[in-house]
Order: sequence, then C-alpha cells, then structure tokens
Amino acid sequence: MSHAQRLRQRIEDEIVSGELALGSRLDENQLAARFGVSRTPIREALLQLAATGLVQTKPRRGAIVSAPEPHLLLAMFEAMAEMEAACGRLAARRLVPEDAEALQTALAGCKAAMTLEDPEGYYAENYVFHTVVYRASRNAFLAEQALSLHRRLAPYRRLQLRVRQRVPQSLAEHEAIVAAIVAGDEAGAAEALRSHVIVQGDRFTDLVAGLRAPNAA
Amino acid sequence: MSHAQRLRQRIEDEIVSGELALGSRLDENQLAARFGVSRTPIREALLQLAATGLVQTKPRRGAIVSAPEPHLLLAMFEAMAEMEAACGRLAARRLVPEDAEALQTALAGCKAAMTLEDPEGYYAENYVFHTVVYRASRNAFLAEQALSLHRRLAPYRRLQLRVRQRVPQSLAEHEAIVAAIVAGDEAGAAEALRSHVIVQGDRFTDLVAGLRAPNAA
DNA sequence: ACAGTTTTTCTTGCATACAAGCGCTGTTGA
DNA sequence: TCAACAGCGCTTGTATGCAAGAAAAACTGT
Repeated sequence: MSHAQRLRQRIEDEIVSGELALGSRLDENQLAARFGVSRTPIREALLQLAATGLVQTKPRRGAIVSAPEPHLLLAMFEAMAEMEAACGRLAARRLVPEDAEALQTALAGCKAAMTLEDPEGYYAENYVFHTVVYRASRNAFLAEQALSLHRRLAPYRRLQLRVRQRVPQSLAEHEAIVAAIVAGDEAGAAEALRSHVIVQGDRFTDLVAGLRAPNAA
Repeated sequence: MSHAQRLRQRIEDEIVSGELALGSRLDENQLAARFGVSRTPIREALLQLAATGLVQTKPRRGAIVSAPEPHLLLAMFEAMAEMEAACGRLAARRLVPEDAEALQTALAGCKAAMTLEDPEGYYAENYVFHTVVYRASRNAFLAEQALSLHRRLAPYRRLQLRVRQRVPQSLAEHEAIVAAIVAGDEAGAAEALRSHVIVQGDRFTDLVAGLRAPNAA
C-alpha cells in the first residue's frame, strides 16, 4: 500500500479515536515532519478524508478536523438511525444461522463488558455489535456506508456513553434488537434500531453539553 | 476554487453524464494534457473521486471509472431505496408548505416531460423530483448523502428509462409518493419510495442486460 | 516454434522547487 | 490612542524531477 493510503488510515484513526481533537488544525508541514514524508502524500491523504467529510478544507486556509454544527450533527445521528433501521430490517428478512450466531456472540460480549463496568470495553463491544448488524443486512454497500458513518460519529458516541445509566439501557436495547431480528420481525427490528440510535430529548442536551468541553473528563 | 476542485467536479460530471464510459482508464498524463495542467491537480481530483467511490484505484496501476459488479450494483440500488424511503418518511412528518409546493411543481414538470415523450427531459425532471424529496426531509446530511448516491447511480438509471413503459409507470409512482407525503402518511411515503427505487424482478434483468452493452442505443 | 526469462519502457508515487494568497504585525497618520 | 494601510512571512497550491514497480516486448534456450 502507498504512503498516502497508510497515512489516510492513520489520520482517520487518530480522528476517530479522539487523539486529534475536533476542530484542530491539520498542518501539512507538521504532519509531514511527524510522519517523515514530504507534503505530497499528506495532502493526498487529507484530500481523501475531506472527500468523505471527516476533515474540512477551506481554500488557501488548510484543513481542520470537521466539527459539525449541532444541527448538522443531529441530522447525522438521524441519518445513522435510518441506515441502521434499514440494516435491521434487511437482517430480519435475510437472517442466516451464521449471522444469528454472530449476533448472540456480540450481545454476550456487550453483556460481559457491562458487568465488568468497563465503559471503554463496552464501547468496543458496542462497535462490534453494530458491525455485526450491518453485515447481517447482507448488503455490502449499505454495510460499508453504515460503518463509515458510525466511525465518523464515533467521537460523539464516546461522549454519550459517559452519561450515567446509558450503558445498561443500551444493552437492554441491544437485546430487543436481537430478539426482533431473530424473530424475523422486520418492522420491529427497524424501529428498535432507529430508537436505539436516534438522539432526542435528554440525550440531545447531553450531546450538545458534551461538545462544549470535549476534553473534560 | 482550486484547479483540483474544478477538475474534480468536471471529471465527476463526465462520469455521471456517461461521457466517460464505465470501466475506462483515467490516464493522469492524458488528463493533464487535456486540461492543460500538471499531473498534481489531476491526481488530487482522482483521489477525491476514489474516496467517494466513483473511481477505483489499484496501487501502481492507475485509476478507472468504477464499474461495480452486478451484485454490488443491486446492493447500491437497495441502499438508495432505503435512503429515499427515509427521506420520504421524514418529509411526510415535517412537510412545510414551501416543500409541498416544490413537490407539486416537480411533479408537474415530470408530467409535462412525459406528455412531450421526451425521455432525456423526463430524466432531468425525475432528477429534480428526487432532489426535492431529499430536501423535504429537512435533514441536510441525509439529503446530501442521497443526492451523492443518486448521482453515482445516474448512469444506470439512464439505462432503465429506456425500457418501454417505464416512464408512465414512474410518473404514476411519483404521484403516489407525493400523495402520501402530503397526507402525512409516513409509512406510506416510505414504502412508495422504496418500491419506486428498488430494482427487482424484470427491472433487474433489464439492468444487467443493459450493462453488457452500455453504449448500444 | 514455443515458452520462459530478461530487458526496456511507460506509468505511478513521492520529493522538491516555485509561485501565489492570506494573515499578521508594525508603523504612520489623524 | 485607535484605526487603517503597507510590508513581510508563512502556508497552500501547482509544477517538475526522480525513482521504483509493473506491463509489454524482445530474446534465448530447448
């Protein structure tokens, strides 16, 4: 793989994981020095990330890590909810034993992380769970789009799980989702996923509040 | 705007409009000579298009216009159907008079193009209609994603409308979609859009058949 | 004559050099 | 003292040069 592609993944990971703060400037020279390459592959990586929306570029003013306005962020969560609902519906229709097993395994993983009271661990298991749902849709394109958006929203999801009692509630919702998919209940699976992902009411307030001080523990 | 951005749009337009055939090679030197610039902005444009999936790059082997396998293409149409369904549901829930009027205007445009028996004209009006639906969702992110995917599928949609009687049927479906949205029938609007966009049965056969000889009239 | 190998050429990928804006700061004038 | 303008420096955007790798062609051995 080329340097540019490696850098693209690397920088994307740093954004998703939160190492690179939202809104921070991505200086080409600085990144080039840090990774020991010239500006060319750095630029190519940043442009690709800009095309996917993870970073924003203003002409002649460089690139920054995207920090969407709250209203756009809400729209992104809403779109995510709709995409997950679609995955759930398709999964309920097409479930094969292999995917059913994967769902149960992922659910068990979430449960284990919750009982360990390990928020970071739950976060990871949650990621796995949703990935399994995407794959169970048996629609490779939809699954990839969903995964891409999930990753893009990862920094904000992380904030959400800090809210008290969110983890047990999330797990209960996961159980309902799996039950609906396994039962072949298309509408039920879609609705369960939609309401699981959507950000409304208190959760919206929590999200916006978290945005103000993203580095505060 | 920079050269690279202009070139990105220009090349994208040529792909979407079918001027650049699916699967054709995009030679950097050739494009550079054609547009009177160096390879650098060409590369940057191609990389951005690759990030959005419109072109594919193999390491050390250049870029080609993406020509997805039939099964992936089908998945893309399915995902498109789900996204449009989501737009429709939200539009039905949130419809404001301004959007209602825009829907009626777009519908009238489609009707006019049909009565003129102008397939290219209908194609354009169809594009407008769907754009209006996306906007009516009042979700800027979802609307943009839907539009992006719509553009990416444009070459194939064009093929579909060549099928006899597809245009009148499409128009009838548009009417049902508008009726459901205006009536505030969320589930109905979603289902109407899903079945309007989905490719199944004969239409799938037609699509695959069209792929074999995309340049044959 | 055919197949395998080698060489050549052409393209990509990265580095470096150069040009052109934009912002910042310092100075000047009111 | 404050505001406005000019000059400077830093960053981006584009061009060019160079190296490495892959495809194609030619050559050699059987």
